[in-house]
Amino acid sequence: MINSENTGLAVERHARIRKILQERKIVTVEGLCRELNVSGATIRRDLVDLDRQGRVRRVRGGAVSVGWHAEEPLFEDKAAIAAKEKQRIAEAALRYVQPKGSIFLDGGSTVLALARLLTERAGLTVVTNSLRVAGALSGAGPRVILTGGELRRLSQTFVGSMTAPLINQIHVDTAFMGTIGLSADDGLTTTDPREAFTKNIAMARARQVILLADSSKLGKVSFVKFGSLPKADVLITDTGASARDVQSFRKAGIRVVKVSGVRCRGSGKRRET
Amino acid sequence: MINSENTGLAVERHARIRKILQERKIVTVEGLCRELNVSGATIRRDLVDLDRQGRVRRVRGGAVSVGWHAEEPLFEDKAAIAAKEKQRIAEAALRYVQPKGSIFLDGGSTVLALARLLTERAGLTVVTNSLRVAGALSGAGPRVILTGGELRRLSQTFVGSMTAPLINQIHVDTAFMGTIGLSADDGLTTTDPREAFTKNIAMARARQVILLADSSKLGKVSFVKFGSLPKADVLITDTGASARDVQSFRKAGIRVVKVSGVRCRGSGKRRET
DNA sequence: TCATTTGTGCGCATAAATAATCATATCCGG
DNA sequence: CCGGATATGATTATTTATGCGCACAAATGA
Repeated sequence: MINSENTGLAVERHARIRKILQERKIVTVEGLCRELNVSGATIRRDLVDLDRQGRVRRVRGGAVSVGWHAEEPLFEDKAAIAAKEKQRIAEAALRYVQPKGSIFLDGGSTVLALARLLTERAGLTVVTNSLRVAGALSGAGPRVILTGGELRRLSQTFVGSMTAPLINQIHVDTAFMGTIGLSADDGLTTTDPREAFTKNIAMARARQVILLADSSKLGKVSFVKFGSLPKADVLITDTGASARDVQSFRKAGIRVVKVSGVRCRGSGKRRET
Repeated sequence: MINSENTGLAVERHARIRKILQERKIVTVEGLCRELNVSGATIRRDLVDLDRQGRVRRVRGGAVSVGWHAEEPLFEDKAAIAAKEKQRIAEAALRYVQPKGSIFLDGGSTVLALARLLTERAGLTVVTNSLRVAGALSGAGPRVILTGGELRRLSQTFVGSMTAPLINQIHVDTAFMGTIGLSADDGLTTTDPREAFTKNIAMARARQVILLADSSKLGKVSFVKFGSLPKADVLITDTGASARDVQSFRKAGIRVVKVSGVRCRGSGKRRET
């Protein structure tokens, strides 16, 4: 079981839903379903309650925070792309998180999905340069250390050389890295040089590097290179990855884990390892 | 059960339950069961009593601390306390923000209110150690530089000595500081030493220091001192400040600005829904 | 327009939590 | 030492929460 001390009280669920809704202004039933490990029916009943209390506004497919205006900029766009695969990848990555260990969490939506699964891991230490990861863990969970630096709005991460002295003070067991492009020939690539700089030094401080990249990233090449492929130990991707790509990464000495996107509706999930 | 230490008095159990509930805001019957070594029936009877006394709120599966379940008072949103005054103070502070300048923004709800007024100031540079300030400015507005460090959940700020090298790289025109206590005799005080550490070095990097403190803070003394009163140039507070306090601060060489809270109607706040 | 997908509400089964009941143990004033 | 009052734990109904399947409705797409 993932949650050793899961109280499972209904009120606690309600509180968590409200908290999630404070951060991201809009959530889907399915998303809550996965995040709270309950069925869609329960989530709907919760949302009915909260809606009756006027605490959230129920909409088809999920709920929105009260007093949210559709004109407000929303950063969820990217998170919605291949959300199922990302969620599955995040869940698979959970296996590599030691209860009392320390990890680095990169920016990017897949890694953010992993962060959201860590709100119960009180013994853990999380180092990150992502504002949204910090926000996701701001209420409860692991010790959070933010690297600081200048905010890059597009990715909601903190970048720049200022942060180097801080990162160089720390060591982590495992770094979970997202990426824009990942190819056997050109290695890891991203769009922004400052982003690459931070990724570089973060990877250097980790004993183990795990890449989280859905299959759309494979074979892609972006603007600037970071890290080095041989430095990566594990790549977690989804079944959309071509056998060819997988083969070439394995040849490079990387362990490749493929997860299949399944849904929370219907059966399953009663029996977790 | 013969428990060597356990007196078995019901009132003692009640006290312990209340204490536990103060720390963790939510408990399960089963958890209390284990912790107090009594049966579920007894715990339930206790909770019924405590609930009747209004000391805890009973929910299915356990109980929550009163005032947590957010009957009315919401999460840690201290921002609601004296919100009008804080808003006024923030608006007054806006005068001291140069369009192209650089400022430091402390944690604290008054300073957060100021941050929310800066979302249009594209030319500005804001340095902060507050997660919520960074969140408020994450969408648009000034350049945001976060100091980093370890997250202190209570205040949602990043603290610790790690951040020192980063802060020492920068200079700002003006630092806007909140505080828990502010007295002519004991200076500036706050609750947490690590918080004080960050405030200290931040103030040292500013050409000008402006204190934002509603009148409830005046004359108060908290746990640990930070900065030094003479280092402050301006204090912005509300008209609730006593003439004596204001006088003593002016005597210390601080310019004091008083803003009027919008107290049109008499204090009677009986007009709830 | 129709077909398909996706979300929703309802009924039922099951598990869990609570309430009700009873038996036993402890305490305390005669 | 006795008998009642109280508290606790065990046992049992009863209520409630949850998950799941199904039929239907609303969005989506051709």
